[in-house]
Amino acid sequence: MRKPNSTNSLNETRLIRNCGMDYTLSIIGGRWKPTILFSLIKCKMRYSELLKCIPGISERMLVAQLRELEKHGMIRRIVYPEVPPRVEYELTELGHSAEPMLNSISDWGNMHREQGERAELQPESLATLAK
Amino acid sequence: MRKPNSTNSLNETRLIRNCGMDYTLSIIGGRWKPTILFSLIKCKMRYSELLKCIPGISERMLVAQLRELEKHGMIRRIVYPEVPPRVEYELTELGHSAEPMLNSISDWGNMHREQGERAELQPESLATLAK
DNA sequence: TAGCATACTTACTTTTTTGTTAGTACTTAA
DNA sequence: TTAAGTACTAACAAAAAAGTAAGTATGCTA
Repeated sequence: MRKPNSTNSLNETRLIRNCGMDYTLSIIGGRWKPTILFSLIKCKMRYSELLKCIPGISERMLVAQLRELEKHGMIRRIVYPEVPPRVEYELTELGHSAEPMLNSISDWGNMHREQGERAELQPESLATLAK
Repeated sequence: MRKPNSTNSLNETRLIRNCGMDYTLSIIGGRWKPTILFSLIKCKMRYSELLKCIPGISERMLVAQLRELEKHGMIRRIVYPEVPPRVEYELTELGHSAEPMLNSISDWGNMHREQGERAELQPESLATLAK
């Protein structure tokens, strides 16, 4: 599904090589990865638990993002040879090393979201808020 | 170009509302925004200077990402009423407030990229490296 | 009067990401 | 023998992001 010689792909590759931030975002970015990572920071979880605790994610998306996180060494997949099957996911050392960074990204967002939302309101609504 | 009631869009909206990290990434993520932000951290720049110093970016992409950064209050657009026109872009207060976070993202990437690349090498290449 | 410089737009195409639906494999329990 | 539980896969469709190519406006300068 990736065309290795498209401009798009070549640009991405070059940015990932030259820009630390692009490299990081290629690992922790994407629709569901932040939520998955924050879930696994708290504790390891089974596939079905992740599915339940992340509203809106589909099985395909969950598997895809887990596989990518695993490929980049952020999480570990532990299979228990039982029936019915049991598979647990947990952060690796590398995953844990990202915690401070993940928190700083999250904190910045939580701190500035309200201001951003308020700035988009009309003066009238602002007055209402101020009461 | 956005379908406001697609599952995709609804999922994104919900994540941005509930997850600080997704909110942040919706502002600083995307193909060229990291590079633009790091360029402007150093000093303010003209449109044409950004175009020159960011290899591979097209005019359409540069404008699009500048507009989004401006919309979210990260940068300021300063127009000088001259001919030929002159337009400068600089970080706002909000933009500067993100610097520590941007640096932590960049640093984590630069620190782990080598290890990640090395881990993907064959043992033979590793031995070569180790010499 | 044609060309130049700057900072863009617009219309369109390609590529990538995300979502939908319907399976699969295995074993146990009813 | 049929259903149930778990952790997936595969084929396909929709949506979004990124890229391409050509054009716009302005006033100066040759």
